[in-house]
Amino acid sequence: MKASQYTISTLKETPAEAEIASHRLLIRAGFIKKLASGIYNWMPIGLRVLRKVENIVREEMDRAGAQELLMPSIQPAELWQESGRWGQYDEGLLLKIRDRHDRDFCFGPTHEEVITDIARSELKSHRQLPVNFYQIQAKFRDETRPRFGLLRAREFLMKDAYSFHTDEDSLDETYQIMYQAYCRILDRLKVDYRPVLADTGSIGGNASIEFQVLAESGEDLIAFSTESDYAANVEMAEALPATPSTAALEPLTEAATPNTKTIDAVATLLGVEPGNTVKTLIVKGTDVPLVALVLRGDHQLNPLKAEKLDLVETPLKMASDADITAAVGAGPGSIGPVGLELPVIADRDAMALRNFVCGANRDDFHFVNANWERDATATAVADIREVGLGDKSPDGKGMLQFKRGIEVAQIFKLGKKYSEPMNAVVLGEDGKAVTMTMGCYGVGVSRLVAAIIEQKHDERGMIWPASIAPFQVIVIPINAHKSEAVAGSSQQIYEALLSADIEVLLDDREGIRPGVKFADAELIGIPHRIVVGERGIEADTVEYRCRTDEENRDLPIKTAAEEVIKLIRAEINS
RNA sequence: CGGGGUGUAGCGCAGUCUGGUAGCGCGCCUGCUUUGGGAGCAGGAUGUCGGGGGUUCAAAUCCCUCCACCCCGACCA
Repeated sequence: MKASQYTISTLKETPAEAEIASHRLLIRAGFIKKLASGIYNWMPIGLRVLRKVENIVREEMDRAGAQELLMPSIQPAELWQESGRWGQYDEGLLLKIRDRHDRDFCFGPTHEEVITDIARSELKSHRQLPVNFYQIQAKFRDETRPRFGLLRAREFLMKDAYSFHTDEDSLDETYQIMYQAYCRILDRLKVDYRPVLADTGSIGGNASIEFQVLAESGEDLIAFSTESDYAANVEMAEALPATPSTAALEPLTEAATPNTKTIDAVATLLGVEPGNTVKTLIVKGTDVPLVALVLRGDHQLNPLKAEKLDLVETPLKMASDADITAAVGAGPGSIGPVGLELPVIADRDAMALRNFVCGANRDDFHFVNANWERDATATAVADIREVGLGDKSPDGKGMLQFKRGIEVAQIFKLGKKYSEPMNAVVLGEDGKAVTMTMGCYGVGVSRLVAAIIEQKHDERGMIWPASIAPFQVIVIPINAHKSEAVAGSSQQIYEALLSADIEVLLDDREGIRPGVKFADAELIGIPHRIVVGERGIEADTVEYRCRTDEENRDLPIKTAAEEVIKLIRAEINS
């Protein structure tokens, strides 16, 4: 490819809206161009990278025995009504549209319904199972807040796969194969990632693993053990219960705490540790209007854990100040479990306390030396807090530590969540109908491109692994218009690389100064650079340099023009 | 969806408070000089000042309204 014939639109300045490295670099390098909030054009050079990632994913899916198909991006409402997700799928993430006959459709955010419809009409016998179908396609999710460029786009490219089985064992097998396939994909992309235990979210099902690319800019927090290979999304990590206090019970007293609402303020005023106070959060309930959640003062609520409790409404909603005052007689900041006439769900660690401080359900007053049983009762005890630094690993080995990650893929065991309501059955060996068991497996292909950049860039630009670089080599002639030797030699090298089947970009743009070409090559992240200039042309040498994230490998080398191709070949194959 | 903010040339911004008919840097075009790390000089093009309505002799500027986009909070590949 010749740069003069290729639309390269790099920017010197950073667009104002780009907050994080991948977004900035994608725009500056001219890989993507925003059309609307969370909706992007892929420009020629960017598309080359996207397609390469896509192809690696495709190769690994094929290797894993999955079959590629392509489903429509527009889906009829009826299917979603059948599965029960119409009007329920994450409140508005679903982009609904209407056709000329006023029939309801949506732009597919995921394809469980459609694939299940295919499966129930195509698959009739257990002999056809297991099967695994996949597609690579644009998805649309009407995110309330698109952010960070490709990391949280509304339209994005996704590989989604769905497998069908007669039983759990068969599902387990495919689930493992897909797990391995995902590891292979991420290994080939040379990213630092971790598979972690995950919540199943709105997709549903009973087991799930997320693949997290480690990056400071990641939106997810992952908990690791210092000793074992335990790793989980924090929202999934169990908080091991603290040992119950055995202190002697002190008499309950009431203390005036005017204008003291926060745990820190109360603890300071009363001279106690925040860890010896409890906080009481009022949330909406299912059977009853309001439910109280009681946590140790220094702990944070994990909403996901709370939502799993039958009494608590999903999604979790905090009660309004007015509701609280009406029900309790005091405002938030002065609530406590003592004498509270609401169902009380206490965190296990809050239950382990003795002689704790809590709100007195009277504005500007707190109790000191409150105790469970004697002063307050819990309707239920559960793990509802978020794990934090200093917690033990849930598997009992080592302590928890935390890292940020970008979720680039997730695998689920769906079970019969879709096959049952949609009646997807096959005939089993005994001639009786069996409802199929399903798995589903997603990779955020476009997100992956951004996640790789987050992990692999420097102040000059992107640093691509060879497997997905837009070009392997860039040939930069210096002042070719002044020297026929330079022009001729660079053209020769370019053609030699072409015929060696190496993807090469010849930067033959005229009137562009060398510094600009160097800066562009680095911004775009081309791994190998050959500079042809008058400096070496007499001796028939060129400058070769490679761009990698390994140190001490990017020093320029002077070498004979014929040698450089061998050198690059060796690099690419290593 | 709640809270905050911004819309002025392809990009980044000033001008808005205090109305007087639009500017700077980068980029782009032309020419000359330059040419191994984002060149210099000279000349030039480019705007429905987000849209609509209003006030006024006069609106980028004041008022009303709609829209888009960005940032902070709850979701996901």
